[in-house]
Amino acid sequence: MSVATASRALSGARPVSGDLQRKVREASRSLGYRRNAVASALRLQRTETVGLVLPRYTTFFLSALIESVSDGLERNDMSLVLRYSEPDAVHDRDNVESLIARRVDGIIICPPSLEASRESIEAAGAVPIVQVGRFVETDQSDSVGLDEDRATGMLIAHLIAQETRSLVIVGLDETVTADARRIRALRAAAESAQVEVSVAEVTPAVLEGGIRAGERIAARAVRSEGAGTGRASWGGPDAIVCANDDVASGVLAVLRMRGVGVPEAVQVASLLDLAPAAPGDRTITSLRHPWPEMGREAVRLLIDAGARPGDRVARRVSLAPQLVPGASTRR
Amino acid sequence: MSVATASRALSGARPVSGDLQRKVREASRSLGYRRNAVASALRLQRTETVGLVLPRYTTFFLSALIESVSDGLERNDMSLVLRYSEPDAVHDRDNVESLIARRVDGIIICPPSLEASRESIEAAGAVPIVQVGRFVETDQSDSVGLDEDRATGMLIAHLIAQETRSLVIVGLDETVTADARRIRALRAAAESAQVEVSVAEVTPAVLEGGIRAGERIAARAVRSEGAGTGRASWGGPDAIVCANDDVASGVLAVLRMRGVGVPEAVQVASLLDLAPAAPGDRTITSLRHPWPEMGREAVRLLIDAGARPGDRVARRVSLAPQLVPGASTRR
DNA sequence: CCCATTCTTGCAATCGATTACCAAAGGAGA
DNA sequence: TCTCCTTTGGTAATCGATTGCAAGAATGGG
Repeated sequence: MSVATASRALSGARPVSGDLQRKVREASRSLGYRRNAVASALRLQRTETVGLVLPRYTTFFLSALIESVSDGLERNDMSLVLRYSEPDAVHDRDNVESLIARRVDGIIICPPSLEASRESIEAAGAVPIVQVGRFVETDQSDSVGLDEDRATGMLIAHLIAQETRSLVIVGLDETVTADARRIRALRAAAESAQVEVSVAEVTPAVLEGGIRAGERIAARAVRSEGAGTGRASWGGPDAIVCANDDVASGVLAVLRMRGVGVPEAVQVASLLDLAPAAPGDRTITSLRHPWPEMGREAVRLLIDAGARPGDRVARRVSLAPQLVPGASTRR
Repeated sequence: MSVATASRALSGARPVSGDLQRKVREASRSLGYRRNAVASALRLQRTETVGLVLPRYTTFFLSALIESVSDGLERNDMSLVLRYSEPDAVHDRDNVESLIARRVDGIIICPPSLEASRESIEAAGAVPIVQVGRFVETDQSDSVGLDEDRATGMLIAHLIAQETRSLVIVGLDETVTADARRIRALRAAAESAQVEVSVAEVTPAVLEGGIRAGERIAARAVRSEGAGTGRASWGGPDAIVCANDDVASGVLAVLRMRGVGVPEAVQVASLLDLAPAAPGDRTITSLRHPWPEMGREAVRLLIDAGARPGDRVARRVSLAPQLVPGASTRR
């Protein structure tokens, strides 16, 4: 029989008589035949492959993103080619070029440099490309981003009650663009509720820093001795917002040691949930950044773009971090 | 001119006259020509691609491994195709099969299941495969592993001085195979130095657990009041070995709050360095697991295996975690 | 100026899967 | 029985890069 028949029997592209069908299946199994995806890709002009370009930061977020993208692709029987960029655009562009040489069906990129990555993205040409996490302004690509300001507002709303008068921000660095923006958003939300805001910078934003900051805050808080764990005996701020869970853990450890009631006397929250989505009861109220959802959404956009070639309307999806209430805040 | 000439001009496989050379280069640039890696792979029977199969744990280690593998491949102008396995062998095998269908030049796998992953590995057939991090016994594959026992010995040697009499292990769970092995190794090393060992189990092995364990230990340690931070005033163990940095951080936070001198009164160390290789002064003495090196080594083995086809001698490389002294131990 | 040698270049086949097109065979209806 | 349609199988072209072979061009020695 001809290869054409065999191909049809295996792919089912056109009917093949039951007899031959069976024979082909059998022979294929007994000979250990495996469809050659390379040849198929060449013929079909489709590799069933997507490239993912990430900046070389070793963080939990990126692994969450990789996993969710990988997962989304797998559901569509596609593969993931991964590449890392140093924070320079040249490297970045090389990665995109190389993916295109491999004829990926689409590219998902987390642009390492906001200024310089534009040309990398434009290098994609006709290949669908989705930016994720950060944006370079361009109409060449769809994008999936975070709506942090909204989430910040939700967090503040959650924290603030009648008696809330003061709030300290721990671990954000005003000289970092992204942090400055978060500080602005927190300020705006808090001050519109008559809450006084101050910033305690700590670098780097890790556990140790949280401990140091916690000690400074506790030291300043004049506290009537032995008055229990309530608000009356605590002269510190009414709320502490930390850059991330690590910092918050440090702050909490200090407060706990000193017998300061959390959340009765102070509420503590984190802007960034570092641990993988832990189920059940959380200790720290925090904003969970929806990386898994972002990955899924990026894949969806890409596959959708592949289905409608020529449609060049750039789509933008914004996902808000989700408020996950824990034991460190009231309500 | 013919495509053959153009191909030769660009690849330099065979000499082409200077004139044509220039013309081809020029035309290639102006037409935005990009070599089709798919066609090339089909013809050369080489995809310049390696598959990486990982279990779906979101941990720092795996991202470190991904990065180093990716980096090693990039240096050889190869690409990385990434796939995750659930902790079942079926899925795992599917991944290997799918990579083979894509005609990867080699596979690096961290077998999710020690019992069941054998057939996945054997499914690789003639494709070079390297196991990394864990082993399934088979002579089909090279492997790169950890030599934890050796590192444990080094850590104990580092901790133990004349006066060391007792040691507490925090955060290892005797019912977990890998943990039990670590406990055995610690016991063996410590007891041969006349040090008494006890185990304080904590699950899960995170910061909170460290804090709880620290408090239990401190509560049991009868301490003469106001006697300073030295060993004389501390009735607890001479050394505390924690499952990882998180747990150690918790323990340290507690000790610090209680004014217990570290490392004068107690030494604290961690068996597992969670943070990305932080440069400079470390707080916690710990064992750094050499994931970057393991990734590099795996790539090296793979490329080497590709260069010597037919050579079926399984090679095994063991790397010992590296002792990184910090401020939490003496010496 | 001729022949041998070296360089360039082109032709055509190859990698493996897919599919447009054609042909043969079988069945239905007139 | 004959025509028309449907079903099934084969032939050959295609995707794009690479390369063995051979023809043609250029160079050098005698």
